[in-house]
Amino acid sequence: MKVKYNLICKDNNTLARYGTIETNHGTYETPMFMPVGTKATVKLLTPDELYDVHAGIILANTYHLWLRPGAELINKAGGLHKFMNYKGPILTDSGGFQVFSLAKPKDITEEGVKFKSHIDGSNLFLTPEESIHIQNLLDSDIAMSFDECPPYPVTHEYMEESIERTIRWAKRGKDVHSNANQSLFGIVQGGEFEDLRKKSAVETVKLDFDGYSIGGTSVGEDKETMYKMIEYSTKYLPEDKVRYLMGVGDPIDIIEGVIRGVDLFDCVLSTRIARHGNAFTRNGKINLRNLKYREDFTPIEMDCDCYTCRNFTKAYIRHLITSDELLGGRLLSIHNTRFLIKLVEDLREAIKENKVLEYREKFISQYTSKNK
RNA sequence: GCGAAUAUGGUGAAGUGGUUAACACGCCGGAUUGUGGCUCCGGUAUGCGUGGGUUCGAUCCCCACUAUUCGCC
Repeated sequence: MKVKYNLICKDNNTLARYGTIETNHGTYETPMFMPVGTKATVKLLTPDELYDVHAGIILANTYHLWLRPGAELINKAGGLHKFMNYKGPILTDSGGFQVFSLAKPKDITEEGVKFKSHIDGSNLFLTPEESIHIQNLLDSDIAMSFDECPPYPVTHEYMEESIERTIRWAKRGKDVHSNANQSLFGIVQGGEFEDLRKKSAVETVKLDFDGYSIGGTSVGEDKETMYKMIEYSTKYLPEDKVRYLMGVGDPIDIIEGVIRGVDLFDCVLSTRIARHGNAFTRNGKINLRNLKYREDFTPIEMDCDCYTCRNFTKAYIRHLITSDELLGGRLLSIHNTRFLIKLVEDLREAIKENKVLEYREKFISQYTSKNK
């Protein structure tokens, strides 16, 4: 079956919405934060640890799995869920972001995108049809349309060509999509231009996807611009389909996204900064490498319910991180992922109580205060 | 006891008679938003063993001392 979004209630003062998303692998509440597991693993975390932090949907990446180990192999294994033994829903990104991060503008044509493999330098060519085909084989719950994620800034003229091409790619992908158990999402682009966001959203919605995402954010623009991009997009999306803001974000961005009507978020930040020794806290991000934690025998957050905070001190984690011990990154990944998931849990409660604006104010003032 | 070599930041080490003493590691900070990267970016020796001397000028030349290392008795 296709995913189904149920809107349950809305915040009175913002566009924030509380709902559920039904998938083949369970029903989950939204807003939701989805940890990123590019290569069929949320880096350093086991599936059990993901369940422990209350993860729902997780991500995997078409481009990366295509190169290694290959879509056929995963299909032979019985699909992504069986291959990686994750029992919750999985969403696969289409490789569109790798157009942004790995390909050069001149390599983008109407037909598809030319890549140089980051593994061995070989020449690759990814088309919308191929991306969907790969995702069909991976058998994820949700496949993403293959889009161009343009850098920031580009001219209105370039962006217009780009969204038109992305819409044509979306249609091509939809036409070949053949996995009845897999949903397919369309992606709104358009940069910071309201008219193009509108056009992209309206045209994409006409193609009738199972859900819609907002792409092209957090590619170098400032925060206010990003928030506008979100507003210009959700404004034109149907209420009865789930909205997914791709690649966002940090805690404040998630709150700002929810306020603008977004249901799903994904971001590598929680696990990446963990591997680099950083932890989210209600009082802002902290760097465990800092000398001041050397003899700090308290948990990262006293009242956090995660495995890390229930069992380990900052001094110990600092020691692990400065000694390059893998457990340090693991413990921080657990905490940071739990932190963002707890954040969206709190936001759901705030929506039900019509207190989203109060929640934002309280969270931001604490998060940005410097009394760490 | 005799002979020789070496003495540069937390460590390993480059280097020059004349403005800011290379580099690496460590250490101290910072970055990180649909994850190529265990990554990236900053800062970190008022000082070149100690005391004299030569010189306009010495970390770099000379002498003594001290320390360390290696040989020999």
